[in-house]
Amino acid sequence: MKNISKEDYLSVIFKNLDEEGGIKPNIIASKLVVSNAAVTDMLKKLAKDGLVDYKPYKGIQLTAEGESYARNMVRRHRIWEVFLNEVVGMAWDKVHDEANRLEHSSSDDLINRMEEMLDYPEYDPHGDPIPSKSGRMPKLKKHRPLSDLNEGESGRVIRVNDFDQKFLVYISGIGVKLDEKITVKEKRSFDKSMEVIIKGKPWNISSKIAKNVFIEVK
Amino acid sequence: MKNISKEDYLSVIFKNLDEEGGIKPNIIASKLVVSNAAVTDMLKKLAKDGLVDYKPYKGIQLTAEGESYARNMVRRHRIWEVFLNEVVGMAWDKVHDEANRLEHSSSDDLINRMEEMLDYPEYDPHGDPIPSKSGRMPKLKKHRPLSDLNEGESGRVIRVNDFDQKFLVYISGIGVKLDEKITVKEKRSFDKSMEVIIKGKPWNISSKIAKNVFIEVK
DNA sequence: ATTTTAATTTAAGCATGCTTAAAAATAAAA
DNA sequence: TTTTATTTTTAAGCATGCTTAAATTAAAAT
Repeated sequence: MKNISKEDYLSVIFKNLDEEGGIKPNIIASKLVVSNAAVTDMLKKLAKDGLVDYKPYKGIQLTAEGESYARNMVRRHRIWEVFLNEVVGMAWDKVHDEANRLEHSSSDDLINRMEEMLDYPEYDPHGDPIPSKSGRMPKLKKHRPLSDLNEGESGRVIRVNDFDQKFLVYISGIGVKLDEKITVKEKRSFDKSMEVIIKGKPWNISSKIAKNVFIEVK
Repeated sequence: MKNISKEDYLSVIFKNLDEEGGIKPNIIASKLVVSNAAVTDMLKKLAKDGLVDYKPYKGIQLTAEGESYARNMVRRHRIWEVFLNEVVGMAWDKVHDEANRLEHSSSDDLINRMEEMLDYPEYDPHGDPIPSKSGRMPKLKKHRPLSDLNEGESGRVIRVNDFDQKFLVYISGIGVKLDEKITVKEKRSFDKSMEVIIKGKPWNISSKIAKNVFIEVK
């Protein structure tokens, strides 16, 4: 029987590694919305499968095999996102959830065909880089969260976090999309909210929003 | 947790109902390649879910809800097949297995979009009819197995069974495809094999092959 | 009608992945 | 350093879907 959850664990681990290449069970549990106990459980299985190095209480790291498996899952996910968006015409804010399911059920052959049809895209619809067949990850241009910009600064959106569909719906609604120019008009220190200008119109956005939109650094 | 196997059971039941709208556990088990015990088990669950009417030892029938669920699964499967074949360019003999996985992981929205892109196809790449969104099934033109044709008769392929990939690879290899003309040159009574002409070339085919290729009746 | 054969169901058990509650280890605060 | 809080792990248990072996029912053959 094919095991979907293992693939989800690997992706989440891969996408949330810290600077030393490790991750805490805590983080995995919250990203996957399962109990810490479930994470411990799965870590043992992944370790037995040779996909992670796991020393109880000590640390979690991907093995070479685990990393390449995870990287391939990320690749599948992001190619699906581009395909759904560009070929099928599915909205920006819907492709993530759909890809989340499809990524577990598609052959490498299908993924490779879609990639070819799309002419080897480097970024998904939210600006995240797509690993190549061989595992190479395109460089992300330098960027910083919108929340870091100071009053008067402006720049173009290069990436947005895609973990919450409602967030995407919301920012689409105010005109945020990749490559769109955003100018910070006012920043309020008490709640870190800001007023920004998008397509000439002013919008008030919370610091939570601003932290999940990334601006290219020139 | 989403349950893939229930969907497989429903599809298999739906596609193998007898004239009275019933089916034997036996058939289900062999189509799904599981034990009879597994079938009994699942039938109880499907009955509890209101998807089948099940009286132990007596009979199995789909409820209205079960039938509509099953019909939708068949729809998903066949739309995926057409899409993979026509849009993604995947070979005739590969789309079945790929669709078998994808059908469980796609939203109705995605299926409907693909259907629209394909301009509402009525038949899948093997000639099987595709239920519409409302559940209506296009009429299959009258047809009979190639094995029924007599010496000298000929006709066009209107459908082939798609349960075995190797079978599809084989018949593709000898030039069988939808709408292709086939003429029966010789029929051997001792093993029911036959010699047929396809694109001017003679081929010997077993009765097993001939039983799974269907010819339009004019 | 009775026996034999075949199909079906029940029973017991396994693996997967989840849960909550309790125990153990680590990290933070006093 | 000791206490307190947090994180992580273990333990026990549940649901799903599968297996094999045994029991039951139905169908076929005599």
